[in-house]
Amino acid sequence: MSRRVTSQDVADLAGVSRTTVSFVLNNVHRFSIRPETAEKVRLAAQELGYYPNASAKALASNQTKNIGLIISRAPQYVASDPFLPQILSGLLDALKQNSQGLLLEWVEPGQQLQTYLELTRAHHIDGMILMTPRLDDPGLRALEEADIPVVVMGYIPGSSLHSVDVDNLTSAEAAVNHLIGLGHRCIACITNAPLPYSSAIQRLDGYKSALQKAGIEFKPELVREADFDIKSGHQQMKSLLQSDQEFTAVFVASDNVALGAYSALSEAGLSIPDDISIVGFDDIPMASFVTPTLTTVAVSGQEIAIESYNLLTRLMRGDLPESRSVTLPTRLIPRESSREIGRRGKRGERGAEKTSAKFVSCFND
Amino acid sequence: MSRRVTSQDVADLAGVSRTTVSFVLNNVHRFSIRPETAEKVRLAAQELGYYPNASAKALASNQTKNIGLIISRAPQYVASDPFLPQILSGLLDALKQNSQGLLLEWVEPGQQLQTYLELTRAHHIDGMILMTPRLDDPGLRALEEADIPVVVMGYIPGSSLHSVDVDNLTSAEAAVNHLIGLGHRCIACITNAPLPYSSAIQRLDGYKSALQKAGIEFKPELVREADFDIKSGHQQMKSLLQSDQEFTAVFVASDNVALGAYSALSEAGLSIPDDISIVGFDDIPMASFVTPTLTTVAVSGQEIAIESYNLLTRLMRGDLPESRSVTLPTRLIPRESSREIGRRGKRGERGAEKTSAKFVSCFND
DNA sequence: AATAATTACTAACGCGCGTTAATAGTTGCT
DNA sequence: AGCAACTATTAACGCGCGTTAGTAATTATT
Repeated sequence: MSRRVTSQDVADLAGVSRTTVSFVLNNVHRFSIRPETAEKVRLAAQELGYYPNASAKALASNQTKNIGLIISRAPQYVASDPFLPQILSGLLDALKQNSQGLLLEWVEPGQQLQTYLELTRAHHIDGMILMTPRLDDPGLRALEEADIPVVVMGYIPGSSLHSVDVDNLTSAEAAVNHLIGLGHRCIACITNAPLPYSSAIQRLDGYKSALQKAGIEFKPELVREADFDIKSGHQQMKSLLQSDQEFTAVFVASDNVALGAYSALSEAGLSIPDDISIVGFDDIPMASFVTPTLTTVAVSGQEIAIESYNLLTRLMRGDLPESRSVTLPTRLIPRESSREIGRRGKRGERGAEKTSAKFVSCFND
Repeated sequence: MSRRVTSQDVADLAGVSRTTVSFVLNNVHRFSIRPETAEKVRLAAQELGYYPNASAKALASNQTKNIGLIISRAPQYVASDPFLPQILSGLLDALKQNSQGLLLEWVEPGQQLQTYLELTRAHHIDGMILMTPRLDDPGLRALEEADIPVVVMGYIPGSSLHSVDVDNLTSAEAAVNHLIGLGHRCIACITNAPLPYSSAIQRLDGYKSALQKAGIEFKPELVREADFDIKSGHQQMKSLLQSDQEFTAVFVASDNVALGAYSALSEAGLSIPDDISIVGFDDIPMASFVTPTLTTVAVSGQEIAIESYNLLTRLMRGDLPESRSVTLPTRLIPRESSREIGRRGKRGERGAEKTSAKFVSCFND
């Protein structure tokens, strides 16, 4: 175990002072250094295999060169999040270009305030990106006056925090409009997550709004709340099928959850899109590889990540952007899972006798 | 922007010295502190909202309290890795219990050595976990004598690095044996990744070994290399179908890739398992929710993560474990995607005339 | 030739904390 | 009372680096 190489060692070998070494290696132009001196220093550093100590650098410069990604979700949900890799991919790529690091942190429910304070006050990181926070997160207030910049992925109404998000409401509306345009009138909805999560309520609102604009009555009985993972999608779809409600299409506000719905429909012997049309949300890689391919709203996790990072970078440089929030576009991608109603609608078979009245309303509009 | 709270402030408020504060907050028992003094200090710290500066602490104690997870894969592959969330979930959970942080790092191909040195020498982290390294990684040698502990997820033959892995070879063998037991004789293989990745070659070797033990000839024409993502699975399955080779089952060494194969088979109008049986590897959450549900080898990413972390922790404490590598068990989970051959084998239809000879070998064994 | 301005470099301090060696204060024993 | 053995606390140093204020050497200006 050889002793650690310090800048003093480099200075000694180059025959200059430690200060000069620092100036050269950090490209400080304010003090001019003779080119040959600089070269001598660089050579010495290379020869010794010198890497400046991260902690010392951070302490002296008050910059850790790390940004934090905070996940407001329990590990068991993290485990099956198909969106996380995309976010990470985008962030890692952007960070590498600025030779910054990514500190990943998961906050326990109820420990948010504690964790946020610890991270910001202890200066573990220079900036912070909050992934999928809950609206009722008790620590958000504190972050508004944190001493490091914060960017939220998602929208927190009434918060002064900067944020990046897709237009969940409009996008969900477009998804449901797509179904309405295909003639569907009885459209169920499975949310992507519990409603305290910002995206969940917005997508549900989009669903409601689309129905309203089309003059279709909103029925709470047609709504189910999923919980991020496939299993919950399966359960909630099953719950819908077991209810007395009739519907010919489902807007599932997350592809992952939608795949669970696929499974439940398949189990029930129902065909997509013959019996039920499905529209998802997110456009995860699998969406174009399932059978039938999934109609969905394309959201680029990488784009969200990059945009968040860019915003954060600007905040760290101290130049305040004019607008508090960035909204990214989405794109509806029609695939095989959604189709015009009645093309082969045999959904009525099950329990047709007792739901005939409602059934009419599904087709006669 | 209020001035940062330091331990001196706490000391002043509590009416003691900074040293005492340090002793109290770090639970140093070697010097005894009167309980009421300790209480005074704790109260003062709480009142001021004191959080010790991470960099200063790291510098003074030579411990960053961070461990690094290094991903040897380009961001575009990270983006569609269904296994990463499981690993992260396991790690985050374990880390939180020891109040450590996770630094995520991606290494560019060709930059491995550079990145490893930077991370270890600059002491960004206390320990390092290497995810899915390539066998030909030029930086591994350097890590063997790094000044921080390293654990590899996966097996690197001939390396002295500690490692955690599932028994890929035996597990793959079991998967293929399952197919052989169902009567299959012409079994194709699609690897999970390019062969320079350690797990890919081991799983392929397991496939070969199972064939050999069963007295079945290994045909290189029946092997394809996928590249982690679904799309590559789709492509390679297509490539198999377009070849002249006959086969009644495919061992796909990754569930994610297998789902791509599903898609290709579906496109080709072939049924799983009627025409082709499929066995996957990993047991990602989706495996039990696709139609048909996927027979696969269950690997717990979380377990791998936790085991890696435990090993790393022991190394960091300095107690060397007796064995260099930990091997975790797997479990074959038979589901719907694999079935006895010939139950409804109409796979011969396509190009039956020109492949009849081979075809015989698929059933007459 | 004398002074000012510029260039090239360095000594020394501070970042906030952990920790050792030393110092008062207290109790136990003969 | 007198010495030893603790107990409770602190002064002071070092971790490795960035950075300001300052010095010495050279060049430009009057």
